[in-house]
Amino acid sequence: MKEQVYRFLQTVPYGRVVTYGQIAAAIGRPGAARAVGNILHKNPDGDKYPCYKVVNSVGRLSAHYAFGGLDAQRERLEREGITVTDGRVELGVYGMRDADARAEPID
DNA sequence: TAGATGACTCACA
DNA sequence: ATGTGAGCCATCT
Repeated sequence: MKEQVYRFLQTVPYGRVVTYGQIAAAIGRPGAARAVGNILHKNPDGDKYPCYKVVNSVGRLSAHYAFGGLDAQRERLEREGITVTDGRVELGVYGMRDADARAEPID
């Protein structure tokens, strides 16, 4: 199962973020948002998986980021062209809509 | 195998 | 808008 999550993270296009629930649904386990977060928590392989692109329902960044905290996460996001406002991102702009797996930022 | 845990989400006051 | 409560799920011990 974790593999599914990790794999999905790798499919997240540049300049785009996803919510836990979105991942859960994407791997075929809608409602397992909690489990998804738990998985990322136990396996903070941020060096391989863009877990920093994972935000909650309201686009809020994870406060328990395992690498450098909210700071590092925000840095990474902005590095992808994502504007982080008060530790949040505009899901309506950077959030993936269904199979909107394009490989470029919205601009 | 069973019980506890948590980077979640939704609903209500 | 903020705080509390309950539901849900995979992983860990």
